[in-house]
Amino acid sequence: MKNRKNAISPTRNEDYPEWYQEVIKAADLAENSPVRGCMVIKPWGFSIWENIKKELDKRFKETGHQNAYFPLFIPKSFLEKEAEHVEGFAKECAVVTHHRLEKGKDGGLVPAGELEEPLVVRPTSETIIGAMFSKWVQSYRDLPLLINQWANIVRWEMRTRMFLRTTEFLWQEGHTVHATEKEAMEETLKMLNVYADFMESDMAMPVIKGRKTESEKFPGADITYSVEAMMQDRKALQSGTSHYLGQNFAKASDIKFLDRDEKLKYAYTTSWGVSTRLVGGLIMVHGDDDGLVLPPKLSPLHVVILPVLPNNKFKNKVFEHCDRIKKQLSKIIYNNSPLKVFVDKSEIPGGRKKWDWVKKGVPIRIEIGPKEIEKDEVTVSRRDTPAQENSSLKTGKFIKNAPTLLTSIQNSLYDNALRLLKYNTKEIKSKEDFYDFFTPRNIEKPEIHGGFVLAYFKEDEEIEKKIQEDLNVSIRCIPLEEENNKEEGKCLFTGKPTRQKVIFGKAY
RNA sequence: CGGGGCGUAGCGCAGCCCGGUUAGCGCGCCUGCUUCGGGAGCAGGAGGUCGGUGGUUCAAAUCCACUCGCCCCGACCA
Repeated sequence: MKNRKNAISPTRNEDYPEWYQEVIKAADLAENSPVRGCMVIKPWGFSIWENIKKELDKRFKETGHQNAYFPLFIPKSFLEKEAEHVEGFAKECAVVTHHRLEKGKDGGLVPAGELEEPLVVRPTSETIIGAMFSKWVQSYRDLPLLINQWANIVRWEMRTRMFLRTTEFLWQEGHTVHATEKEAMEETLKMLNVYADFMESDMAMPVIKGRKTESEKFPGADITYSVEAMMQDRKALQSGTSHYLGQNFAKASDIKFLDRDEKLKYAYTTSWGVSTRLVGGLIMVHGDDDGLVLPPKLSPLHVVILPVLPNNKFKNKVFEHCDRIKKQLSKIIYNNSPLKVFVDKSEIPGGRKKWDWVKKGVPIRIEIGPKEIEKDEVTVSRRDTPAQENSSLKTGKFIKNAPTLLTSIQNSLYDNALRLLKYNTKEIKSKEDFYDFFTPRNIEKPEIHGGFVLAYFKEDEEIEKKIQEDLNVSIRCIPLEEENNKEEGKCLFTGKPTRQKVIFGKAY
């Protein structure tokens, strides 16, 4: 415990999954609940989600979408309407069959009042929203219909991991209806870009935009696009998806409109979503061996002020000074709103107090004690440099430059993440190199290895299955960037000519 | 759901193989004193139906059976 070099044990290199769990605990983001597979998101974790929500919501509104809310329960028959959709979700649905509890023989409560038709707790809302949309859409004048909902959903997962995959999770689902295929496609790609822009500029998380293969796409979609990010263990995190649903759900839910040409037509729909999984992404992209590292644009706090009290008689003086600085900082605008500042006056030893905030990932810590007051300085530490490092700045200068400092932290986080992605993305041309790349040297206790492979690949479900079995590697996406690149190459497995380059990787 | 690991104080663990006094240790928590640019030191203290149920036994944290939960890997998925 003494002489400990870093706050989180094990380190990322020692045991990445365990490190992830420990960061969540150390930063007090969330904890497991009495309900299997469900987590409790604690205030620090939830305020990160609130910030994500706020930024995305702004972008959704800017692109013309409106929020609405649809029921948690979906009649079972609704889910049955779209064949592929049923097949995709049937295995993981929570089903409500009763609406009352009665006293049982042994004093416990037993379900009673069986429902005529079971209700499914939404695993996603295409079907119930579709049912409403079919009423709302009558004419081409009603289109496009651009709706979003912020909600919780339930998918009964076998194996759960906090933030990355829990039985219940929070998300946002956009659902839109369009008159033409072209408009629906544009919407699908527009929202994919909104996600990518948010992730890069606010989360400081570079992503690869791409199209999913047949085997990876959303049940019921014609085309699924996703944004894929690389975590520090070099595994891929599908961070958001945007689906072009064609007329599949319009037909299933009877969404028809009378067009200008007086003909009754099925509409084209899209859906797109991101979830609390993004918080997991944030942890795994930026976290270090001292805990969470938050990008300033999404951090619940920008600056935490740590009063230093060498002696209790300085207490009032130091606290007052800290409050004054907080007040001044709070007038400074960063990212279109006032800086969020907190003075930690809690009665815990100074060293521990500092480490608590390091673990929580606050971008800037400043220490203020009698010495700083006398010299009109502050001692500044930034979270993207080692916890021991700090520098002294004149108070006025620090306050004035705080937004610049935050921008610099935001940028350095992005740069580091981009370097990770670039450095661990390899172009590979042969099957042998491919297998070598994805095989750890230590099979017993695999070290962090692999990454993304960019290679020519001719779509083939058999081969996809094989590499999934052999290496646990799948096709993350077909990058949009590469789609325009019309140079022909040879498939790395079959040697067949193809113009399609794909990204392979292990995935969360 | 398959394979592996683990459930003993809030957290991390020892004890279990070879059953036997009041079940320990570190961190945290509470109180006091001392410290005070620091993940404090000393002293005292609170806190456990040893995951649960049943069995074997004079005696079970320890042996047996069943069960529940958690973590990792796999299948599946945002």
